[in-house]
Amino acid sequence: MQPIYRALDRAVFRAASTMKSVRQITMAKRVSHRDSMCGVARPLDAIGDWWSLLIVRDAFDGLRRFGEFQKSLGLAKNILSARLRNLLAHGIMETVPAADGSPYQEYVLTEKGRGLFPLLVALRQWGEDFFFEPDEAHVLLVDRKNGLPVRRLELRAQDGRVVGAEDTMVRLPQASAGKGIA
Amino acid sequence: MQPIYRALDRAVFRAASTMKSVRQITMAKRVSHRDSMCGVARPLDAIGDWWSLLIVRDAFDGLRRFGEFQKSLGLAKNILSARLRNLLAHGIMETVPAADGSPYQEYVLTEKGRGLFPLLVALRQWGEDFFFEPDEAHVLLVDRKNGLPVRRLELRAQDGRVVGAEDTMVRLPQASAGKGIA
DNA sequence: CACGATGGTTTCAAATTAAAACTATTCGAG
DNA sequence: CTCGAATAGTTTTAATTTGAAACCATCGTG
Repeated sequence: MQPIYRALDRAVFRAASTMKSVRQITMAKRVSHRDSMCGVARPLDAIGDWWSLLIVRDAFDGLRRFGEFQKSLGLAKNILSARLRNLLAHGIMETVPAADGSPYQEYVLTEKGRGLFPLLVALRQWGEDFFFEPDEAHVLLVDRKNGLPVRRLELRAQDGRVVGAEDTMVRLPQASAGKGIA
Repeated sequence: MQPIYRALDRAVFRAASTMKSVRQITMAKRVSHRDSMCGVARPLDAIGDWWSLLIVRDAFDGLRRFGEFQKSLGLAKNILSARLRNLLAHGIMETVPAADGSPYQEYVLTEKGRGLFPLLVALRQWGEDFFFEPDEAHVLLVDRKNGLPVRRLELRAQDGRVVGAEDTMVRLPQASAGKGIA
């Protein structure tokens, strides 16, 4: 997933031990690649990996501290450290000085990070559809106001029709057209 | 992301050279883990990684053949092979004997795979919001019927209100409750 | 029947990940 | 003031995964 890295000067690469450093260094060289990346690949690249998405989910659940994330996810501290650094570098999370009186920083979602909510809901709904036995209990996303489950995500056209993949196509930037959802 | 693997008998693990084999072998042992996996982690585990999601996107775009995916994504053939195998194993894609007369099989999305459409749309819309300069051209997902861009995905409560992360919470299976979207 | 196209698998070096050990800071108790 | 526990990381090192290239197999064609 990171052909960019290979293109880097090895010496520079090795000098950069952390994910953050690598990303920062590659940023300049990456631009040309980014330009060629489609609207799906670019966000994926920013998120980083599955762990990051689970961190974001935990953040939506109100977790804020390094230790909370680590306990919740059960991942190695160095990995968590790298992932948080990446999320910070991409502006998906940010650190805030403190909340209670503790001397540590906390990690909270930025607006960009909160923008991932529909993605997580889509993931969850897909999971509910296909990864649980019909009788299997699972957590439910409910309306905080009345406790009722939320509806399914629906994609609607301008005229209000609910549309699926087969009803849509992609239009390339310069008046040319393609099909599908690329 | 795969603490399951570590728990495996190393000999068995090494005997399984391909992603598919590993997954099949782990499946039995994995069950207990799966049960503890939340509705977000479980789907993530099934998809596998970013490449897989890009393969699915390409499949929505109409690509069906090994070579087409490889050319489109530019990934190594062994990796593509492993990812396709994984997608097949998880029932996200399936092989069909042929379409034109060619003697090769084709890879197409199953219903489960097509269920990923909202996820990809969410990813794309997030990308549009935060990864493109305001003036930067990007592909647009449009209604096939009239060429107009589709609306944004919206999560609605039973009463029709559009709700965000802050308006929702998760309800755990057994009448207990938590907050957030876990 | 040689040959190119397609669809993979194997091999092996390089990169990444994970676990554990280690460091550093703060806070509270004695 | 000092010891020790808690928090938040970093470093080290081995195991695992990845990716590029080479290799292999099958089909259709000239």
